[in-house]
Amino acid sequence: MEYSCIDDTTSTTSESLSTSTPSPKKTTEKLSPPAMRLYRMGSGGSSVVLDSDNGVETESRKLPSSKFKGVVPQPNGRWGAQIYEKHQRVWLGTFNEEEEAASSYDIAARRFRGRDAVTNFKTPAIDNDGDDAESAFLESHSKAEIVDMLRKHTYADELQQSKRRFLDGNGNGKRCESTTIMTSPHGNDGVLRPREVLFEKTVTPSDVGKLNRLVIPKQHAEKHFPLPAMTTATATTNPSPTKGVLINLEDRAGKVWRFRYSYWNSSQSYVLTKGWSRFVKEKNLRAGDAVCFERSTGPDRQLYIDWKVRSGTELISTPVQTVVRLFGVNIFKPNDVAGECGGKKRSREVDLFALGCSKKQAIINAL
DNA sequence: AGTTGTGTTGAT
DNA sequence: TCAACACAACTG
Repeated sequence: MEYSCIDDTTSTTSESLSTSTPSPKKTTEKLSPPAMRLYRMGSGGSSVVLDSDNGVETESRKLPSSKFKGVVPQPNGRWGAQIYEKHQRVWLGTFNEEEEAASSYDIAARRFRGRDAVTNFKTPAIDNDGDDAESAFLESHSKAEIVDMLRKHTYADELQQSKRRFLDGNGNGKRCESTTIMTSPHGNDGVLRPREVLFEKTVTPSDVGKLNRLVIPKQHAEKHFPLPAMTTATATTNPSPTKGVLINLEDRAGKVWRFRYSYWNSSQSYVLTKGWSRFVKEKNLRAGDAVCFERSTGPDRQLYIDWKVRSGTELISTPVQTVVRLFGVNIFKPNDVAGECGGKKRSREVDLFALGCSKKQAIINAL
């Protein structure tokens, strides 16, 4: 595969992926456990709560707390799951059922903190042969992978498949071990891997504006980043109207950027959406600058992203920041000519970059 | 326009 | 570490 192809991480999509979950019907679809008699209506910061005992409507701006650890209410009546590590929150996704969120937390807790982690529900029993299949499964995947599965609601499936593969493998005498370790093969060795330039795009004002997306020129998109063919009916008319995939690209500093890549029917264009605005912000991309897509010529086929700043009529690749690690802290000298009001902001962000980037990215990298 | 999940902060 | 709250970023 040319690029890491991971399905959507948003729960709305995940529902459609999971085998049987019905699509979320706002907030009134179900009456949860008897203990939870209030259900939320509407969305936004404040909400109306219906007391089902007497039908009296009361204004409340408070979201209902969850009785489960790691579970937080969402404004639309769904539930989020999160776990903390290294003073950072790791988001585990959103769920229709509070219990589902709670058990997602449990899974993450076991992966992050071991089998003895405090959880909402009891830890599954150890197999009769003494082998704990689920623990093995958890251990054979990175934290990031487990989090991905939780967010995509595919954990149960993957666990099941893994068990099946394990059994098959044993039957054939070959051990089926850890699946893809989500490697970012930029071994921080400073070695520049051989790579080819796929294409370069000079970014437009809208590429760096409020739309939070980068349009990938069609010819390049179809040549280098073909979206998986769609499975349902309308496949004839549209190039590839999928929900999109997540692609990982590494920048010259070795930082891995994850973008959603999809096809927008409305504009008939291929776009990078989620994650793109962060890239624009961190690199301080301006209209006229260029982004360059590259790929390793080695077997890993790692994708890379690079950027060039427009200087007059020329595009210049800014030198890699010299980062010096001193007492465990990255020190470095900003190399930009920010100019006007953007200047101050930019150097602040560059500092963040030097220190290990945006908080979220720091989490992902730490996993 | 509706929803996710991040930024932030105060508590434990 | 943790959850509450607000709301920017996302989605298509």
